[in-house]
Amino acid sequence: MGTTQLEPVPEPKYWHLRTVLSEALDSEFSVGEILPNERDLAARFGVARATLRQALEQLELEGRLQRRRGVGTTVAPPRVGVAVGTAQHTWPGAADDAWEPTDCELAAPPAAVAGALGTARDEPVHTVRRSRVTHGQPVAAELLYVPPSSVPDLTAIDTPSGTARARAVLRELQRGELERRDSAVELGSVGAEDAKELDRLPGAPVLVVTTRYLARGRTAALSVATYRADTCRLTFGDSGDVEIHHGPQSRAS
Amino acid sequence: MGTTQLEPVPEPKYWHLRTVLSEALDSEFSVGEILPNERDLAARFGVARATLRQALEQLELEGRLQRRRGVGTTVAPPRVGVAVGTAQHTWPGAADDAWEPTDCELAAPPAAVAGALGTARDEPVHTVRRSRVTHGQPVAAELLYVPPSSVPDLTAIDTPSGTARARAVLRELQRGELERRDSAVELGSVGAEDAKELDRLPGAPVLVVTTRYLARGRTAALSVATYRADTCRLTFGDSGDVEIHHGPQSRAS
DNA sequence: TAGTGGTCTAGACCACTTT
DNA sequence: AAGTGGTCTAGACCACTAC
Repeated sequence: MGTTQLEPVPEPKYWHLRTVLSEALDSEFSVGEILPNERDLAARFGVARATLRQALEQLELEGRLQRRRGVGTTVAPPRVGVAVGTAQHTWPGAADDAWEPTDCELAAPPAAVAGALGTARDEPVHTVRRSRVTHGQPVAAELLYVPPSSVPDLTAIDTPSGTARARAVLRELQRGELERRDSAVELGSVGAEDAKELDRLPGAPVLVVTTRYLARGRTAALSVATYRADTCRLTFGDSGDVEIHHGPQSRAS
Repeated sequence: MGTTQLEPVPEPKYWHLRTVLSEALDSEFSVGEILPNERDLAARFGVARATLRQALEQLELEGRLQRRRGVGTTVAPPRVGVAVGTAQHTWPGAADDAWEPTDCELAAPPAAVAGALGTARDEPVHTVRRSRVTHGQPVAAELLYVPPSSVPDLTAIDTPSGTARARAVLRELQRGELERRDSAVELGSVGAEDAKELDRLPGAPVLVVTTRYLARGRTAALSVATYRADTCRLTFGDSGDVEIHHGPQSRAS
């Protein structure tokens, strides 16, 4: 990364800088390596620190960099492929489940969730909180809404709220013979609570996966899962992994 | 009493501002309405314009706002659900296809694509460019890589490169009886060319959908599609639509 | 031409981690 | 204490759109 000057180009400085840095990452850095600090980098390229940061933000968004306050900026490993597949029997609570239930409570869900579940607006539902860990790193946080009618045989309140009750709800839900599910993915930003769990700052980009589980034609449960967008690649296929794409697309010349 | 840390840190201004604006959008604005300009808004809230812009960026990322240079900031409509489903027979070129082929050329693909296709590094493949339009607005741009071996009966170069050839490649590809496909979704930023096509500025966030089409156990084609992250919600289910989620998640209390 | 959002600067201070 | 990235400021100018 010996380049010291940016030749004048019609494109924005931060975008050109992004490209230059991206190429430097490919050729001169390896995964985990620490970059020079922002003040030095900005000086080296002759731009203000804010401009340099704009370029770094792009690269972080693309999963190329990882920035940690008080530590520094490192070259990120390739994104982890996390299966959100449709065909496998990965119903909530299944044996090969990658999710770890952490909590459960009975509470009225947000209005939008109640609408999708078909429950009354203030009818309480089981709200199971789960977290997903891959390679020792938290990658997703989920809220799973289960109407009591979907788990009719759930033993009463003798099980305390908390992890134990979460497992009980999942166990009963799985007895209900779920038939199908459909999901949607969209971009979001992480809220304060999830941010802590995912070890990110508030506002960090996340992929929000909303999944509706169907049983006997009814919506048996609804899940809203937020995945770290910087480290995750969501795979939907029946089979293996696709690992393509690196940075912004460019037209084949 | 000693120092307590019940309020350890004040929320960042831009984050608080985001929340305030978000609530204002819910209660005081309707879709399409124009917000006051950034300088006025910043003055009204007593912050620098850059801070105000940080809040607006968050809201735009969440699909709540739409900003257009020279025009203003407007309240965005709910995101469009675009089907990227796995079960339907939406192979490239199918009748109900939402894609419009725009161009085609024979060129060596990027190294990563060649690797996934199993072609030699500099072996040229058919590169079909398509665009997807919904409600009159462009939502996605795609590059579809088709090795010549997947379309053996394609008539020679008598068809000119361009739209006509693109259609020819798709037609032949569909004769190959595609069996399966698997996809991956990740966050990316739009490159200069796609930015123009999607009517966004370079660096705007996109959802990159990489799809591998399989036929007779081989990878018959590979598609890299970039969807506007601000306006799109990708639906993967077999059936209907799920419309949940609004803004960052908050723990159910 | 006037008004909008987009880019850029040169600072300052804060929160956090490591030494 | 030193060093890092995160936040914030108060300006300036540019690119684009509409009138």
